[in-house]
Amino acid sequence: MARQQAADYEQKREIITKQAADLFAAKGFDGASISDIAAACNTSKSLIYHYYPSKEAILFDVMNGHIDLLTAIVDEVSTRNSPPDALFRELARELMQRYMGAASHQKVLLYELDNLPADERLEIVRKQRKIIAFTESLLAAAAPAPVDAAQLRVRAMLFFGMLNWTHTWFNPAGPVNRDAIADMAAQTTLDALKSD
Amino acid sequence: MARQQAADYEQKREIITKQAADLFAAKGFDGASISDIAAACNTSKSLIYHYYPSKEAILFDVMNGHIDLLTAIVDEVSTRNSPPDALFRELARELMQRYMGAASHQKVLLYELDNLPADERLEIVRKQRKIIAFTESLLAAAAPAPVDAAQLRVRAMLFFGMLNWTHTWFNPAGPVNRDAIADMAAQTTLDALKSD
DNA sequence: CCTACCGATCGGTAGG
DNA sequence: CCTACCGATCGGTAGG
Repeated sequence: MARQQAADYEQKREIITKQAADLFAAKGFDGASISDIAAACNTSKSLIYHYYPSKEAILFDVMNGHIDLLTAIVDEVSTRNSPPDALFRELARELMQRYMGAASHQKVLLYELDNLPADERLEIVRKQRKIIAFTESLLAAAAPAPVDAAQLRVRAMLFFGMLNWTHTWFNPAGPVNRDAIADMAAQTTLDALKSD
Repeated sequence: MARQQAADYEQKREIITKQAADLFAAKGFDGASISDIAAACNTSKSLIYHYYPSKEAILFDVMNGHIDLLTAIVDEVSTRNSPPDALFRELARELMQRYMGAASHQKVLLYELDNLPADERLEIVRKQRKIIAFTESLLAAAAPAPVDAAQLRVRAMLFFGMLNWTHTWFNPAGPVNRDAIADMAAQTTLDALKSD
């Protein structure tokens, strides 16, 4: 039955995407081969090419699936009824939670964008910009006095620097937990706005 | 004359290292080939192997030369007679200046460590740890009250997150200059210590 | 007898 | 879903 096969098809694609995400994160897009991915999936290289037309197409799926989850977080948080500073702290926690829950996807999203064809790269970049724009709007609303756009951009990027760098050092089993890190990054950003 | 040739030798090695840094930063270690490096130097692949025994050896030189400049900054700043909070702000400015002045080297240092053989990787990591340890010691001295080691580590890593992420977004020709970014990263870190 | 350096090619492996 | 392959290019080395 066609429907049965389609369901199986999507399931197998997801296995490939997950294994590819782990390998791209561990060895880089150039360092991880299609053969590596096939081996991780206990299958052949040709089978991979049955599900994906190219190595880049796998990379796009890894990135796009992940950033869609991040934009979904933004959309959901934006519907909540809280003051902007509380929303900003909540956004930081939600993002950190998703970063940790999909560490390989997150690392690939951060570092392998250049390996994507121009049109697909633009699609990802547009979604990234949406997340940044929402972050800036929360910061603008939370600031005690109007902040100019350039200053707002810098504050937002320093905030994302704190969050995006955590994958290099943060240990979930360590003495400071995920939410505490998110709170620290969010609160220092909010406090800084008061002195701008 | 042997001395004359030795001088030329070092000069040519530096050209190779610089071109390699740019290519590794632009295409990644795996994505940039020895042939690419040779072409950028207007020479042959064999010539590259006359100066370096392997691709990894070039990578090590790129990283090691750069981190030696960073540790030199730490050593120099540590001799200055200023209160710890001022020293911390000065360190942030000096590091940002060096990041911008050697952007390719800095990017390679941040992202290509895994491509180094274990012993050479450890040598770089040891120097990184020295920079982090000095940063933490300044923060500890600048804090109004004793801060526990775990909290200090998190503050230091959030600080380096802000600094290390700048290469993805900071525009030197933009409305906010390099020193201002360094000051913002340093001051928010110092202010955060007061509320810990 | 050395160094500096070339054009050509090695054995293997990449994506497809 | 596999084996058998391709054009090209990889990091590295040969003779001179």
